[in-house]
Amino acid sequence: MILGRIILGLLAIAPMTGYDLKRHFDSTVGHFWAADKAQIYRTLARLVDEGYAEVETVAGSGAPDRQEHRITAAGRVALAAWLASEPERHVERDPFLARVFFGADLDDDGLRSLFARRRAAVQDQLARLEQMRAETTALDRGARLRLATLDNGIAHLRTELGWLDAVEEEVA
Amino acid sequence: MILGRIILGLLAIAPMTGYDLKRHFDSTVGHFWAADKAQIYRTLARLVDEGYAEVETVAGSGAPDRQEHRITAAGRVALAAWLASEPERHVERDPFLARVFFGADLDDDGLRSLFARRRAAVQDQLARLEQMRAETTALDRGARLRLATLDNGIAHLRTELGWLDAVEEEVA
DNA sequence: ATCCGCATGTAAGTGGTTACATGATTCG
DNA sequence: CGAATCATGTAACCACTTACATGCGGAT
Repeated sequence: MILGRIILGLLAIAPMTGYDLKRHFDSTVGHFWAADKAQIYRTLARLVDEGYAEVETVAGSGAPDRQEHRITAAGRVALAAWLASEPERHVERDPFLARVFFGADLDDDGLRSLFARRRAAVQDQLARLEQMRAETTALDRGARLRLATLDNGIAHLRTELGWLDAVEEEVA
Repeated sequence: MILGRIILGLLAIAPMTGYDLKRHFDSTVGHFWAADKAQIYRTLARLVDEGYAEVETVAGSGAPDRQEHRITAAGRVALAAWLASEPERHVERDPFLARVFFGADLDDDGLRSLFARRRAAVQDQLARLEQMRAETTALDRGARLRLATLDNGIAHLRTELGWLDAVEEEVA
């Protein structure tokens, strides 16, 4: 449902293939919504069924034909309706914090390595988002809002690093 | 899988019924792992199947009999193995940020109300976590680590409020 | 030659949500 | 008298992941 609406939102920017969409989910929108390609192809098919998107087969210069999906008028209506609807509540599911919660059952080395891996993963992701930010120049309202979601990710990653500093010091 | 391990971790603290577990998922561990009761009962049954937990029926003083689940020796081994295993990576899925990303398709009032609702939800959750924190006195390693997960939640909620301040000002 | 990027999808399985269904006790 | 809490679960559905399967063209 939400995935379908995000795909509609992306198709409203430009017509795309499932493959194109996958690249967006791995870069631009990936820091707040992850999606698998199997899921993208399935959802795309459903959007066509519902009349929210149409397909145009473009002969591929080399490789398979591109199945270009474009949003329909009905799709734009559905997208607008979703944006104006009651927001879904966000359910947290963080396996790292689950491990920390039961961390007393782990020896000192195990605990240290748990925190170290997390720190590495967070730094990695932070570097990627900061690079994306550096490559962006915000102009209109839409671009500023998209940039704001990036800043949200960056702010939370920095908070996570600060928290790790405090916890690692306390545990040591 | 992760849910099963979290349940084992909770059963390692004390034997519990599905109902008891549900209460924990709505309070202590809820800020990093949400779980539905249908899912809890199903997972509990699977843990018994796998030999990681055993059931004892306790006659209920009023109301239905309690199905008390307790962790077995094999269950403790499985829990320890999970804690020492390669950490899963956390996949983000935040519907609020998805709405912000496409927020340009929304009018000013819609956007304002989107941020206002988010702020209210975050403040609400922050108040609950801060109260939980005030009620806790950390002593041993286990308690300190459990408290650290709470502090993680609190830190991120405060970051979210700060981000909201900045974005709302920019949009206004 | 071999690997990477482009591009498509299916099948099977796991994980998570919503709705249905029941019934006693306790508190206001 | 009615609502909330305790306590159990099932059935159906929806969302997501992993593994399988294919094949061209261009770069190293």
